Amino acid sequence: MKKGKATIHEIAKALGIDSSTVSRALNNSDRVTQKTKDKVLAKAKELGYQRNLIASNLRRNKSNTIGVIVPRISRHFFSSAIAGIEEAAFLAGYNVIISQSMEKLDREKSSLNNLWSNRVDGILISVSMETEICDHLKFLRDNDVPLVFFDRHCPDMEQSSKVLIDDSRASYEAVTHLIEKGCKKIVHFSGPQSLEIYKNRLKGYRRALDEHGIPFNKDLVITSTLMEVDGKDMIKELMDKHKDIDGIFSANDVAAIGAMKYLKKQGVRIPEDIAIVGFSNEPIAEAIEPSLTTIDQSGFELGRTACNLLIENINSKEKVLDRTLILNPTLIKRESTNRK
Amino acid sequence: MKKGKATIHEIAKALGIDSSTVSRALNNSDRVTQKTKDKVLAKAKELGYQRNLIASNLRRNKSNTIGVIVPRISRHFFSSAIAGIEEAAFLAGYNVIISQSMEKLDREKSSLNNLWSNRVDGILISVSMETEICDHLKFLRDNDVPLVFFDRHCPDMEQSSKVLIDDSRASYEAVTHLIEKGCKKIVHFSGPQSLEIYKNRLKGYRRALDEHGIPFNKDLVITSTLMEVDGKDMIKELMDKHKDIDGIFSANDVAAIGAMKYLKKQGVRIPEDIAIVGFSNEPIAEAIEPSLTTIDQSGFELGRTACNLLIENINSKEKVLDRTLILNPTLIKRESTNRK
DNA sequence: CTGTTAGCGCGTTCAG
DNA sequence: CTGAACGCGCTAACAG
Repeated sequence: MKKGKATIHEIAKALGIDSSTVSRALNNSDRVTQKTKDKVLAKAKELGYQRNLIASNLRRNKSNTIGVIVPRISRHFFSSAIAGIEEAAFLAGYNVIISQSMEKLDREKSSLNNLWSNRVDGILISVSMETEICDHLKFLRDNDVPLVFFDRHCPDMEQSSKVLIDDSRASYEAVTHLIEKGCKKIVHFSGPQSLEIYKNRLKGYRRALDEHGIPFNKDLVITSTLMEVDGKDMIKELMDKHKDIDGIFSANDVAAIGAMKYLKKQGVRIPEDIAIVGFSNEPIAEAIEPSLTTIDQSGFELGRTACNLLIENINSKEKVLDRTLILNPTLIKRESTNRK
Repeated sequence: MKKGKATIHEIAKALGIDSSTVSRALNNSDRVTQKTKDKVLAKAKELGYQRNLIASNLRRNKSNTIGVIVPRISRHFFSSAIAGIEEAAFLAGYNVIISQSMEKLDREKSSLNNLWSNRVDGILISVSMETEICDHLKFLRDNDVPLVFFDRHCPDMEQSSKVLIDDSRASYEAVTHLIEKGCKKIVHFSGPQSLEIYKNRLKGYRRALDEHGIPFNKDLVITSTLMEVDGKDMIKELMDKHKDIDGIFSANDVAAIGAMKYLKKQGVRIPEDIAIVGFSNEPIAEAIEPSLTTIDQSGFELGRTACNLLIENINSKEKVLDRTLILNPTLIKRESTNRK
């Protein structure tokens, strides 16, 4: 057998027809007899022919590939998002090339160059923590490469398509949930205010308090990097000063868990004495006892939505490159137990 | 600015030289003056030239891309593996195309066709649960596409390269760990015996008992699908029959957690009364109190190793396509507390 | 409906 | 050291 490199020419020769006819037959063009198509298809199968997409792509000037850049693929949120992207891309017949910036701007740039070298049809990106100015993304527009941000975007980039999560609203709902459960004194574990997500989560917290007539007390908001140990330290400090805390709204789950473990050791009942809600980044919360209510950010949905938006951008002739979609995370209430 | 499509011809024209010289300069050929190279590089940068890898690949008949097929990208073990693959590929200058089989044989086949159409230079695969016969992989060999299995392989495929985890040994070490902690009556939560991993885990369990003079008792081994509820049910049933159980070796972490939660509710102290060791699939164990010892399967290392092996296969002229590497998972002992 | 021609952008001859 | 010419495999355009 020939070294597996069956081309349209070989099947053309074997059939005594021209390679362009073979090409048309293979592409199911309506300008070829059904009979010819059948012959071609049979021969193709016989020879083990498989289209060389590289050549096809070169000719069509289209790669049928979507490039994705995420900070880290191993983070659960992003791997779920990629799963969603994969799903949408698969259904639309696109391939996906994934690269990681490892939270570095340099690597983000080189990934971008690489994707462009591969002539991807569009790019999905969640920028790195180092990315503040997005000049390195501008050239995509000059080259007509559609771009869609997901989750983390660039505020300094006017007219960009993006799919984001409504952190503010989710936070509002989470805190409202606590209030409805009967909480009066709710603390907030917040993250670095340089990141918009944390700003928005704080915003939602304040709005929920406002609308339910609970005065905002800045002493009840502590900012940290939200590690597990932070959660422990924060709640420890707060409990010393304020005896009557009965709710925690944490900007992530890790800190919430840290606090929860500490509280349990102190004999505090969750959620009877203190109820906790946290944004969920990793699927760890599910392994915890059902006292923790979490906000599921559903990376999968985000990825799927972003990818579909991108594909729409790719296919549309008119450039509508500044659409923004906002997804609502869902509050997962694990405990129906009413509080004291 | 021209529509971003700077080619070697344009920079050749701008410089009054031939495109082949430009090509050589760009590829840093030693048959071009340094002076010319400098000029070319400068012009390339000026014009925002970026090599068209599609054309390059077509010409070189090499895609510089590695194809990866996993059952599901959203499973932590696989996303870590992919992170490792990415890392190794990045360092070696390869791209990665990822596709998911969603545990379906059909989808695995179509992914494979797609990767081959894209003329990937090599393929890494962890087969789906439906994949028992690997005929659909054989054609890769005819076409000289190197293939490396990782984690899940095809026993019916002679002469295949693979990177596996030594489940038997890890299990042996885990059970030995329990025995050394003083456990006398250790139960084993096992999984479907159609999968080799579970067979091997059981094997390691038996060997550890044997070597420490503990008689094997088949009543202490229960097979299930290892969901959380299974863990609960199994330990419940076992505790009713055997009062003196003091150790659990679970083939995964989820079932271990199920058992642990149940036991704690019953007032059993972990690990003082009953010590538990479980294989870790998701990073959930870390969120649990430190009473659970886990076996880290390190998908990252597995992916890195597999990718490096594949790249070696791609680059080596002589086909050494039947190398098997076995990695040892590491036992993570979270609790130094000695037992009663 | 089918054949002919002419590239896509690049890398590799083979001559100078 | 450099230029000219060719072709990778496929498809779009134009003929017939």
